[in-house]
Amino acid sequence: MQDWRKIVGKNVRRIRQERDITQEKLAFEAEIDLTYIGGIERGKRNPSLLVMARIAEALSVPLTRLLAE
Amino acid sequence: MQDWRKIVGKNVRRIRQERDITQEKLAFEAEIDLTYIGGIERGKRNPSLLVMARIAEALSVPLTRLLAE
DNA sequence: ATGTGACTTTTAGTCCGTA
DNA sequence: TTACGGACTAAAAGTCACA
Repeated sequence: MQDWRKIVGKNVRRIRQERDITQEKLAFEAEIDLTYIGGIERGKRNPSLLVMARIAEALSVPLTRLLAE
Repeated sequence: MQDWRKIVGKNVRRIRQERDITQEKLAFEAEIDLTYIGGIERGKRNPSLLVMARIAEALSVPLTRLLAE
């Protein structure tokens, strides 16, 4: 791969689905707009450190897990 | 801690110094402005995913190492 | 419940200087 | 060699309507 946006997107989506929660629920927990979460999951966004940290927190995983290749 | 900007900053600075290179050199390798590297190392900046990936690449470490707590 | 484009506001990131 | 400020430009953050 080597496209970090896609790697992060896949990780977020996979972990979210493991948790059995919707994008909407995750968006609410992370205090991020629903459509922005979708964009990240699709690899279309280049999120900042602090946004990724909020998502990891909402998913109850270490931040590094969002970056696992 | 829990301030990710500071965690990343400390990691970048430590690894850079282990490599014995200047901020200027790192900035050149990562194609990022010199002053921005400084800001990141001081924990004042909130870098994007792709910028952190370029820094990790320039330091020859996995991206996750920049986020190690 | 999610994908997508177009959009505005905020901030990331650059470039200049001084110390 | 690094810190830091100001002024700027590019891009991220965040919102909305509609499929």
